[in-house]
Formats: sequence, C-alpha cells, structure tokens
Amino acid sequence: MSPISITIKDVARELGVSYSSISRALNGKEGVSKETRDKILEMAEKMGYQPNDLARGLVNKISKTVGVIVPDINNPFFGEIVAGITDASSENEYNIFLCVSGWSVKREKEYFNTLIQKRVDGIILKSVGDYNDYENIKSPLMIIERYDRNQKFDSVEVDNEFGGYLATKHLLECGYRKLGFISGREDDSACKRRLRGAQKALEEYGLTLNKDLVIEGSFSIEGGRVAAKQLFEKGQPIDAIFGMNDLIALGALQYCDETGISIPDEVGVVGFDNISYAGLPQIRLTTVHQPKYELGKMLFATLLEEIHNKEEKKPTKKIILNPELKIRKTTRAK
Amino acid sequence: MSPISITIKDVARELGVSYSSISRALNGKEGVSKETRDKILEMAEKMGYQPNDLARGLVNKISKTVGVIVPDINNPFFGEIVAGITDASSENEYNIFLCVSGWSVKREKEYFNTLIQKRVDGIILKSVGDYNDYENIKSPLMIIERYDRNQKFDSVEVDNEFGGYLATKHLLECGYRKLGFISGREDDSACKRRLRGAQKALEEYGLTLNKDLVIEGSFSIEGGRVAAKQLFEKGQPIDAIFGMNDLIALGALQYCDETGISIPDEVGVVGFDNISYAGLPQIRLTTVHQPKYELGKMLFATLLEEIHNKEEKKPTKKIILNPELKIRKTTRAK
DNA sequence: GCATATTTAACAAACGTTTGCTATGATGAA
DNA sequence: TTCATCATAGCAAACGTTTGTTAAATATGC
Repeated sequence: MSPISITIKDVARELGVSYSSISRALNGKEGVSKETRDKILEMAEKMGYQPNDLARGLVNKISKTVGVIVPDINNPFFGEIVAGITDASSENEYNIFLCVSGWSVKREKEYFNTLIQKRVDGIILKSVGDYNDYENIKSPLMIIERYDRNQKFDSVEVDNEFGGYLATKHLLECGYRKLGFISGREDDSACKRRLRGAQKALEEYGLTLNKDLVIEGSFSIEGGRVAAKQLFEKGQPIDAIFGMNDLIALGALQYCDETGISIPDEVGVVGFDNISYAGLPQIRLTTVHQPKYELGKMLFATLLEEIHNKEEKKPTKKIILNPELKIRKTTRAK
Repeated sequence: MSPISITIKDVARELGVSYSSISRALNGKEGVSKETRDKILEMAEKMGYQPNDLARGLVNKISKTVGVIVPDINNPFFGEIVAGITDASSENEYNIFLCVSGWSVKREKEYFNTLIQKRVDGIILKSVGDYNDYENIKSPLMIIERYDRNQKFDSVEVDNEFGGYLATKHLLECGYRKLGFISGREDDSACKRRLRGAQKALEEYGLTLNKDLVIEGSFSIEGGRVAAKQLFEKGQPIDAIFGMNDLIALGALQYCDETGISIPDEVGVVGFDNISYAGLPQIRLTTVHQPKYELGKMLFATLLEEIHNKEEKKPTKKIILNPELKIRKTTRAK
C-alpha cells in the first residue's frame, strides 16, 4: 500500500540516510557529498517525490505565493493586467491566488483576510473601497490605481489625470463643446483623477465642468448604455461623451446605435484603457491607451522587490506610466 | 516587540490556557466550556489572531485551494469560465491558483507540478497537450473540453459536435456552399469534434469536407486574420467561414474588412463561444453560444464533490451542456 | 604517527496547527 | 462517604519540512 503522498522520510528510509541529508541534497545546499547527493536525487526522482510546499512555507515563512484582488476579471483591462502578473510571477516561480471581488467591498475584505491566512508573501490589490482600511497591514502590498492620501503603499499606474486631459482636449479640438462624462463608480480614484484632467482641458477652452453632465454608471457595457440613456434624457444638449473606460464607451456607442444617433458626426465618443476590442475595424473606438500587460508585469516585479527587502523600510514607490491617445473613428477629424 | 504574526500559542500564553483549547474553541469543537470559549474568542479577536492555513493544511491534509490551468486568460471564453470558477469557489471558502499556460505544453506541465507541490485539493485543467499524460494522478482532476480516450477524468463541456453541426447547417441553410474552416490548433479536441459536426451537416447536403479548406490557425484575432488570408489566397472560391472560436471569426471579419469583402453577402461568417463582444451592435457575429459562466460553476461544483468523495471510486462523470445557435448579422437571412 | 582541521552525515528542535489520550475536579448515585 | 460518571482542560505526538549543533570519519600538516 503506497502512501498517499511520499515524503522526504520515505526517501530517507529507502536509502538508509537521514532526512536532513535529503533536504540538503534537494535544495542544493552544501554538507552532502556528490556521491550521496546523486544517489538521493536519483531515488527521489524514481519514487516520484514531490516536496510539500505547505511544510516548506511553514518553516521558511515564505509561501512563494501572492494574492491578486481585482473587481472584475472579464473586463479586459484587468484581464490583461492579470496576464502580466501571472507571466511575471511564473518567471519567478511564484503562484498567484486570483480573487474577484465583483466590486463588493465586503468580498474584497473577506478575500484579503483569507489571503493573509494563506500566508501569501504579498498582495496586489485594486480596492473598491478605502485603501486606508489596510493601513496597518504588515505584508507587502501593491496597489493598482492608488489613491491613499497617506501614500503608504507602493503603486504602479498610468497618469490618469493626464489621460483624462488628453481625451477631453481631443474632443474639444474636434469641435465638440457639449461634453458629457460617464464615470464608473462614485468614488473610484482613477475616475476622479481623469475628471480632474478633463476639467483642466475644459478650462483651457474657457469652459467648465458641469456636475450635471457627469453620470455615475458602472464599469460595464450595460452600465455605459444606461448611463448614456440617462445623460441624453436629461434634456441638455450633448455632442460628446467621455466614458471612463472602454466598456462604458462601448455601451454609449450601443445606446447611440439603438437610438439612431450618428457617430462621430452628431456625437463623439472617447473611452479609456484601449482594450483589444476597441481596435476592431467595426468599432475603432477613440480611446486612451494604458499599457496594461506592462502594468501587470511591473506590479509583480515591484512587489517582489518589496518582498525581498521586507526588512529595510524604504520610502514608498509610486511608479507612473504614460497613457497615450489613440485617435480612431468615434471622434471626427479635427 | 510584537511577533511578526501572532499564533495560537501567543493567545494561549496570554490567557494561561493550553493551546489545544484554543484550537478547539476556534474550530467550534466540543471540549471547551462556554465560558473559556468566549474568553478565547474574544482574546483572539483582540490580538488580531489569524490562523495559519499552511500549518492547518499540513495537519488536515486539506488546503482549501484548487488550481486552474487555462491557456489564455484574455480569451473571454476562458475569462468567463474562470469567473464562474472563482465565484463558485469563494462560495465554498476555497481559493484558486490561476495558471496561464499560454498554449505551451511545457508550461502547463510545470504549472501542474507546482500545483501538486502546493498540495491543492484538486485541479481544473484545459490541457493543450495529451490528457493521458496525467493518467496516474491521484488528486481530483476536472477537465475542460476533455477528450481522453480512456475517459479517466471527470469533465464538463458543451456538446461540441452538435455545436459544429448547428453552425455549419446554418451556413448551408443560408445558401452558402463553399465553406472554409479555421481551426485553432491542430490537435485541439474541441475543434476536432466541431469539425466532425460540420462534416455531418455537409453530408446532409450531399457535400463533403475538403481538407484543403481547413486551415490551422491559432485561437486569436490575429490568428483568424492570417488564416483567413491564407484561405482566400488558396485560390479556391470561398463564400463562408466557420471560425472555431469567436476570436478567429473576428479576425476573419477583420480580413474581410481590409480587403473589401462584404459580409454577409459575399461571405458569411460564424464563430463559436458567443463571447460578450460578439453581440455588440457593431459586430453582431453569428455564433454558437456556450454557457461559459455556468460551465465554470459546474466545473468547480463537480470538482468539489470529487474532493469530498475522494475515497470511493465512482465512475467518471461527463457532464454535457447544450450549445445554442445565435443568428446575427454576419450570415445572410435564409 | 599524532594532533588538528575539514568534510560528511545524523540528531533534534522548530515552524503552527490538530487531536487522541490522560489527568483533574466536579457531580451524582448508592 | 465512596465510587463511578462526566465535563473540562492539559500533554504530547503528529503533519513534512529546514537547519543549527554535534558526532564521526576522513584528510591535512608536521
């Protein structure tokens, strides 16, 4: 009757050698002669020995595991970030726990807790709540799109304010003047900063951001569609929409399609993120590009640094990448 | 100097009680009086005690963790399946390790190994290689789109052959006769079965599947685009394309757009999966719907059953859901 | 050939839990 | 009062590793 799972001790018994030697041989540490090392390696291989990472983690206090919490894995923005993270992590022999909060603060907190219990080495988080809730966390934490006033955590993100500025300025340059804005969540920090950028652009044109024309929707196609409906039904004239992400912009486009509003003549639309579908010939959404995959890679790389230098308290890092305007066919030529 | 992480022993010391009592209290087991139980719970809470799941897993031999290996997280087909899996797992207090093989057999194998080492309770796998490689695995294994001749593993999937049949029959009913097929990978079992269904439909129309008109591409938009190019440049007349997934079909559409081929008059296109973008008003791709999210939920639920009944060897389960044809505007009316 | 340095390997403690067993004290029956 | 019963709580082993320390064996220097 073979054991469920064969351990270091089984190999040791088979070879009549102590298990400390097995451990050292397997980990390439010194203190074993080449001869016994080879013998051990061979036998371990032959017996199909697989180290138990739970036990390893317990003694090493390193689980080679990180947690990733995102609100929505089906939004390609997060999908691509996660792709970057998994690639970077597997290059470093790390595994990731994927947690999808579904925009629920409660679930996010629960996930955070179980990750702590799983003793992950670090966490990469896009919070839907308040980052300050995580203030006294001891494990390394990377923030996607941070905005904690205290700047307690490392973060990697695109310059959202500048992105919002680019998008809005473009609409204005195209001659649109009655801009509506569709945000994702009331207190999403990235949205806030994109709006701040928008305001800047408007001011350059002697305009001002009308709070009435900023609709709170949700970060999804359907959310964009209903928000667009609300926007148009307010009665105020609208000739352009800045959707805070591509999904929202896609939803707005859908609404215009349904109601026969012609794009880009009657109304111009610009999104944010540049998800892959935005570039399809049938869509060709004008949008602000974010280097999502690279963002993911950097998030992991920076987290890993943090993990390695856990001891020395270095100043928090805030890495900012540049967004880029992609002009396509949902805005008219200047 | 507070300890890095506070343990059961710290709580015990604080309370002057043995740690077995702590454990029993925390786990709601009997053998502790209500009085001490309350005292313990309160103190654990106050000290911010977080159980160590590594230690727990070590003794319980259950890690409350499952591994998921998919080829590509940015294909919404897998994205939605994973969403279903994560939702189901979090309902059951499980965490998932997300592994993205990038269609590489080597990476898939490596991931599989590390998952074993992490002592996951089970694995959900879409293999890009041969399932028989996993023949003598002891841990519960769920297969996405299985085709192991020996039927050794449980699986949940859509009836691919029927789906292929539906798509092809639809093209024929619309009057298209010169069908080209774009497959994802040479030996992808789902593709094979979709083609078998296609063959059946062709035969009903007295036609036969011409191997020359089956192109091996890759499961991506770009893959679909170049495969479509190849298909048309073969010189044989083509008036319809069945892309083995929506990404491929989208790529074919893109090629047609670039070369001025009009859809659906000159050429009809049908895809497979019904990813959310296929339904956008600008796209409206005719395709075969798969209930992806539900697939994910069932995959996890079935795996969990397996985990719980690990002992008794039950016959392998093969759950098959029905696909559904979504007729939209990339095929002309009958 | 002897003392010493060095390599190799074994022992045992530790990591943070769970749990079977035992000891203690209280309770109840006779 | 005495004995059996029972609820409560403590002890210690176990899970599968890593690693500091010690012991044995071999090699080195004179």
